[in-house]
Amino acid sequence: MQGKNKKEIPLPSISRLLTVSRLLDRYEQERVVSVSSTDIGRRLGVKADSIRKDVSYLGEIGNYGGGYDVIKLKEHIRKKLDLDRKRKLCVVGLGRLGTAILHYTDFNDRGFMVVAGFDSNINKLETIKSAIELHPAHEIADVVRRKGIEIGVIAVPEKAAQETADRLTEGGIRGIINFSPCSLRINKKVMFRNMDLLGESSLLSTLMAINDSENT
Amino acid sequence: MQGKNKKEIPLPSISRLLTVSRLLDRYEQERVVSVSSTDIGRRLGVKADSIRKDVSYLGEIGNYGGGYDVIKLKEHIRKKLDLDRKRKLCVVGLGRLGTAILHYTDFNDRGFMVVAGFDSNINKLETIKSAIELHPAHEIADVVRRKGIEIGVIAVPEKAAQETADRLTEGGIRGIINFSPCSLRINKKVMFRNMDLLGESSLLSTLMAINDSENT
DNA sequence: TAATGTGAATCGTTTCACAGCG
DNA sequence: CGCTGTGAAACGATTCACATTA
Repeated sequence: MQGKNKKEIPLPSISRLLTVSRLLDRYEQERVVSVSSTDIGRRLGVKADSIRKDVSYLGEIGNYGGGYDVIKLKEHIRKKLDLDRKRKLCVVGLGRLGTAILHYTDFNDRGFMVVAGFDSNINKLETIKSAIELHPAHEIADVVRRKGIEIGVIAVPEKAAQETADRLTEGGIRGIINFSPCSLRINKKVMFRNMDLLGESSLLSTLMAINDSENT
Repeated sequence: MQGKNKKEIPLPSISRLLTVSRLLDRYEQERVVSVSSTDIGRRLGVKADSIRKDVSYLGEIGNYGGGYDVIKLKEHIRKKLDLDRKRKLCVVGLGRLGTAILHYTDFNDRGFMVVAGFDSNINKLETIKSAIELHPAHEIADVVRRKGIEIGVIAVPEKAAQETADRLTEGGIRGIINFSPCSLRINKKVMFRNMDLLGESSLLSTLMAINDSENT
């Protein structure tokens, strides 16, 4: 009967607000005090109306006359979107891509702690130098549960992806980022996002083809 | 007055059709002859209606009574979405992520040829073993033009991303995949897709938070 | 005056419901 | 009868237009 206060923010708005938040970080560093929706929109390649609507979902801000106060707006977004929460994250599949993600330092500055890596090839675990704990893949569920890991990044080959998702879920994972180029069947309680390079490349290629045929 | 025959397919439909196409590859390997929209939908986590609508954008297929012929449908999608086109691709920024992408072999099976890598650090170019030609970053525009590279993958640090996009565009690139966590201003003629791990992680985290507060 | 905040109109996608066909 | 193909309805997001306020 209660608790859906945030559900009402449309997903595209949430996504834009997150990028707005990052933009505001930069403005803050540059000691910019105030920005207008037009400024933000231009910088992000989005209509100003959209930005205003997005902000309005957060609840009122004020400063009717002259743009948004950079710091206030930033705080507002942070608070409403739970941006200062810290989450533990693990990477499954330590090929080139997985290893790159494992060492992606920007995670740390943004509230994510990479606390474990997994691979089914035990030899591989020994060759990777890393301050992060590495485990064989069969321990996924155990380690996820024991360490309270909330997010799992899947960077395994296509064939192993579904199995990996199942193990993560078994360990009580709460979110998954899937780099493998296949659709996973994932428990409804677990949020997930796909980051499929092959898929995006194909989509891009098709968009290019369409774009061509339009300008003919 | 002509040429917008494809524009009418909504982008989400295109995206789904591409995953359908991959699913059909698998069915074909498994010697499955016929699939229904319900099969596909269940496998992909999508409503069957949606699949039927998507397919209908391609034009008629037939087989009214009993599902789709796997091979025919596959061919149909391939043809309409220009899927057997070959595209040359380059990777800019040869850190861990860029190098992983550079060596991503699945590209080759799906119509993409990785033909060049760039990095601003010349020393790095020498340490990377690769069959692919590597060049210093200042040659981007030249090489892109000379080799007729159509797609550029940006895997450089945030600060260098806009400059990279500009150089690629200068060389006549036609599509960009941007892995850097920032919004690029890109010429309208150039199609692009963002693959922002930090952004997706933040979005996922926020979705998780919302999901929590709903089930309270 | 310059910008926000927001109902109302519009646009695009999904879902529904059922007619059409093998 | 089962499953496709598709207009029409429902839904969700964006854009518009303007009242509102420093």
